[in-house]
Amino acid sequence: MNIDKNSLIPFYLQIEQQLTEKISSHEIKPGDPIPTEAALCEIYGVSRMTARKAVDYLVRQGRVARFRGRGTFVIDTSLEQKTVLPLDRHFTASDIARELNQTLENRVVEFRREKADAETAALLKLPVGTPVYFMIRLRLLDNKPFVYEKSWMLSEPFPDLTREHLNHSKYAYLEAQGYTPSGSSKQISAELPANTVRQALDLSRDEPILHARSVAYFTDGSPFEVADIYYNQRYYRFSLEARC
Amino acid sequence: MNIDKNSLIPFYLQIEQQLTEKISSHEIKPGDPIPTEAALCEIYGVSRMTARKAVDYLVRQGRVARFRGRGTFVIDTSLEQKTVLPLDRHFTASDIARELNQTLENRVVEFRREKADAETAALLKLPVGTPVYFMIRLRLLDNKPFVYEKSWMLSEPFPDLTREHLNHSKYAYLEAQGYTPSGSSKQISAELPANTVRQALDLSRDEPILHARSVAYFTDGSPFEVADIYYNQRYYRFSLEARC
DNA sequence: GAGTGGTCTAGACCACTAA
DNA sequence: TAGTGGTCTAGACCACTCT
Repeated sequence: MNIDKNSLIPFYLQIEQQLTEKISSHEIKPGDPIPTEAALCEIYGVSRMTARKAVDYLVRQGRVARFRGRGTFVIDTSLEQKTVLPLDRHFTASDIARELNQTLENRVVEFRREKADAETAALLKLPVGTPVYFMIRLRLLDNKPFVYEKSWMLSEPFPDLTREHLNHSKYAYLEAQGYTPSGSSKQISAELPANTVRQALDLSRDEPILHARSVAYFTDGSPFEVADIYYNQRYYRFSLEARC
Repeated sequence: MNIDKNSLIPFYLQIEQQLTEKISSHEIKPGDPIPTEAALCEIYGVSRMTARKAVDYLVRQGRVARFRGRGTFVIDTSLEQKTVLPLDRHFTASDIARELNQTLENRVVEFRREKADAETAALLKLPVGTPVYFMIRLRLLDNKPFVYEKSWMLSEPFPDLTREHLNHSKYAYLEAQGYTPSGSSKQISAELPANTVRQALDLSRDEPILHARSVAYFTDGSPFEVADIYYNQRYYRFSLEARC
């Protein structure tokens, strides 16, 4: 219930630890408020900026949520009912929407041709500077954004790709052209997103999200698309099946 | 090069945006320092706390790294040579270590029996209160921690599990008992870890990490282990294969 | 010694919420 | 209207790095 002002550990960390302890031990229960910032200043004898910094870390860890004018409350994770989406299957527009009985929307944010940079070219096995499609799509289920996707795709055997195709289904277009996507390799990381991504996915400034660097292949193993995919874990969970 | 003090957007966000722009456009190149905090105060006419807060977000986004006494530098991601580990396969001690020609260590942090709580019991299909093993392991490759793992495992057909087994290979022990693990379902999320996890994995206070909630099954489909697995993305990347 | 980032203070004004 | 969190200031002392 007190901090050691001679400790090498910063005040805000000591306060964070004590609040964490009280939350873990259910001394402060899910849904309950933690002490107000003014109260923390009193209790621990620190300034408000220091008290706030302690709470900042709890917010960023997803333990508490702040509400201006109301207070700061312990998050009740048991109440979270999130839809589970598979990371190891491609989201085929119609499939998922039909299964969940929800509307699906693909919002094309950007769509143009550009020349492949070194990294993209290497992944797509093209010479640097080859024209490719560049597109950004925001995908929504029931008007809630679940994926923000920046993608570079071959333009060579697909000269007539349009925004219309992207609004509907990119993979359906490829199939119609006689090319069958078979899968992708993804590298997954946890990141605090840049502001453009954060705003598109309607997230707070403190929510880390899942990011996948994806390289998609046709059935013959040749790569046709490189993408940066950002997954919104506010409304969804993402799953995968692992083997031994 | 200036901020709008009448804007509704906080000063620190405006500054962050401008620095982001300069980094993206390579006006400030990877490896180069961004302006010092004192300089930012001058340039934008703000106090140091405000300037710092702008830089805080860049740090948390992994765009820059601060070094006390030296400065704050744009991170050069192209220099990152990280080992790729598969998320969709179980890390079998010997396999990975052998393949990479690195040493593997399993450090048992905690090991005891406890009674299954409601959630664990449900996932393991046991009555609440059934005794289970609880263990925390830190796993290191070449002395660098790559996984922190909290696990609850059946104790019923395995009465004689010891710390020794955990130091060596948990799955080898199960196999020796005639039970073959076949795979697991995982739910993946991005999180800022709690301090215990952060310290064990030797991470900064601002690095989000990958977290998996895993339920592992035997070949007959019965669950034998629930685990919270935290993946260190400082030295490693994590990959998976997706199908269409 | 000069310059860097890390922490901290004691105020302030504001927007929002609830009684 | 009182209380909450959101932002901001203008200082301060410190540990560390580089020269």
